[in-house]
Amino acid sequence: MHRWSELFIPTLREAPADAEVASHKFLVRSGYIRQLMAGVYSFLFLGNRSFRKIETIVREEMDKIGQEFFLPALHPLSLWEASSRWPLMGDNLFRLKDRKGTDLALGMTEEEVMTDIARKELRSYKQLPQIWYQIAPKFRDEPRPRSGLLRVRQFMMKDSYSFDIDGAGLEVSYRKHYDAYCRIFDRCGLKYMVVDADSGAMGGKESHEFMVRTPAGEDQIVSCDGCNYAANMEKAASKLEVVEDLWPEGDGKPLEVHTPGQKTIEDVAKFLGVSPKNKIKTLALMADEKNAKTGKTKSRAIVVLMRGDHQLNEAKLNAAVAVATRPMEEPEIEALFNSPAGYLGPVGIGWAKDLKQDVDHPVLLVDKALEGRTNLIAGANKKDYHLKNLTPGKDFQPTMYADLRSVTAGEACPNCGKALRIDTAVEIGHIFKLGYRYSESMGARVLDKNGKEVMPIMGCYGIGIERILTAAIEQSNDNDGFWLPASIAPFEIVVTPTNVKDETVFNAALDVARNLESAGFDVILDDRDERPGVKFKDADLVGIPFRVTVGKKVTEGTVEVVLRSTREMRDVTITAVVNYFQGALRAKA
RNA sequence: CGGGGCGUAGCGCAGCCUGGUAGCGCACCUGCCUUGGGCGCAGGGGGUCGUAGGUUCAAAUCCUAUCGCCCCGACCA
Repeated sequence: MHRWSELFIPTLREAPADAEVASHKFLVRSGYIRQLMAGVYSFLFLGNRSFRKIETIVREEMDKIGQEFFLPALHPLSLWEASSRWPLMGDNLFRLKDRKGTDLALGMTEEEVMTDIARKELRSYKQLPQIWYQIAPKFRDEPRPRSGLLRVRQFMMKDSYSFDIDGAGLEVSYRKHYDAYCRIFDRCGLKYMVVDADSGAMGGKESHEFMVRTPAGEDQIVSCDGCNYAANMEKAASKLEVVEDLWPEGDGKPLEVHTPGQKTIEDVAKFLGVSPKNKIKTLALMADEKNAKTGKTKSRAIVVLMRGDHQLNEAKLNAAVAVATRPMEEPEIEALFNSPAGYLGPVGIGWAKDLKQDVDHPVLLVDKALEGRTNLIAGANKKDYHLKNLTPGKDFQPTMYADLRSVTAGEACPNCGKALRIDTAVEIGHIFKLGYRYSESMGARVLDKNGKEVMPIMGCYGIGIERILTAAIEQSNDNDGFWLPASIAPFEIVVTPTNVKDETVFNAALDVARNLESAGFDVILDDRDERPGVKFKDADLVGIPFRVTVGKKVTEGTVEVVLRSTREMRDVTITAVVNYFQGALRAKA
């Protein structure tokens, strides 16, 4: 029996000043965690209890589809240098040296180690499929840890890796994970959604993210209440309404118009009496690429054209050009356009014909929303002038068209046409179809039925354990604290005698707690010699979903059961308490 | 890495501008009191003022450097 008076549960009346989001404030106030340094936290008693319960759920569900391993956090740096991902991970990888001076790294993900095992051990299609997983610490030297446990430098991740003989097999492994993840998050009591995602630095094709909507999150997700469409911003699309193009003016050729002092899209549109939808927004960017051999940095201009009222999505841009970009500086703008900012446009510049082949010319990327449009208006590359009658493909030649636009809330769902919504969310899980990337680069091969050497196809799958706890708190809190689903709460029930010096009351509380415990419930008895208010406040704070208050009514044989989430309160006879919780807690589990 | 903010007792803060005794609330300890929502009274313990250097008779306070933490951005399976 856990007695509060004997435990270390350092609750605080006030949150630390540097905590901003609810989960961070409450995790500290409730004595779950304490900070050691930026992005690194210690878990105390209550926090660890909740953490272990989450891990147990993850482990139980993963054991149904795979096998648990335990891989080292300490890696030889050479493993990472061998990987083609090394440049991508960069400074996020923690590095250190051993006494002999050998370079080591702390593991931030384990594709390389898992694939290393696979290439050494897997020989035959008969050994496939395999799903290997672990629940282990990961280390990432984040440039900016934040929001308590939301983005940290050391965290616990369930990561798994599948090896299959072919795409159909991968499909099965992927689906198994998808289903297992749903079971895990369901059991953890999270309201989550699954979104189409970009595979980013992981490589590979298909990918889904498991997201929980909360303003504390760092990701933007687009979803539709009318159907099940959901995607993250990097991937989201929408149906655009048809825009009426302008009529050509004059002979239909590019026509210079005087627009003195009119620099912004809004200004120019108003000045010329047209909609921003008929304007071209010209974004001047630079990509700095370091040559691996010479170490020299070469810059290449990347100019992006968007519809006047549209916003560039940088993730889509990155995906399109595969390099990082930055805004051009004033001299660079002058050098390329021969014009001050505010009057930039695509006409009169020799654009690259191909992104990869034609590296000596600047790149002109045009958003798909402008494809097929006519008689648009853009800057004339001349101070105080714009050009009318511009038609892409005719008056200027794009290097390529690409989807570069950020979806905005209210646009039409690509599936059903209803208005899309955009929410911030936190990512709790992510699954990827990796394909052959690691099998190929690291040389994993097995023999197929015909004795032919083939590469196993891989998938990788991750769940952030801290984030399950964080998301659960973010979705269930009020001014006084938070409440966790019973499955992941440090205790299911707190038994609170209002006065421990009153023997009748205290003994009744002890009995109730013992009975609940022997019936299999996870109970803590708040036997502290404190005033009831203090104990109620603490009980409200620390995330326990049920409270049994044992007070004066014991003389009538009843106690109160309080549901933390709604504060709904009901009298239950002492003899019926166990029975009550068997209904309330075990029935749905 | 760019921009901003903050480091004074476990937590929240004042004091700094205008240099001279380090202070408040909560928490903690002792006693009394109280016992259904952080109760009351009395007494008490605890701080190299992030660190280093400088200016000064004298530095929490002024100057310089540095470290740390937080927020916005960049970045981020």
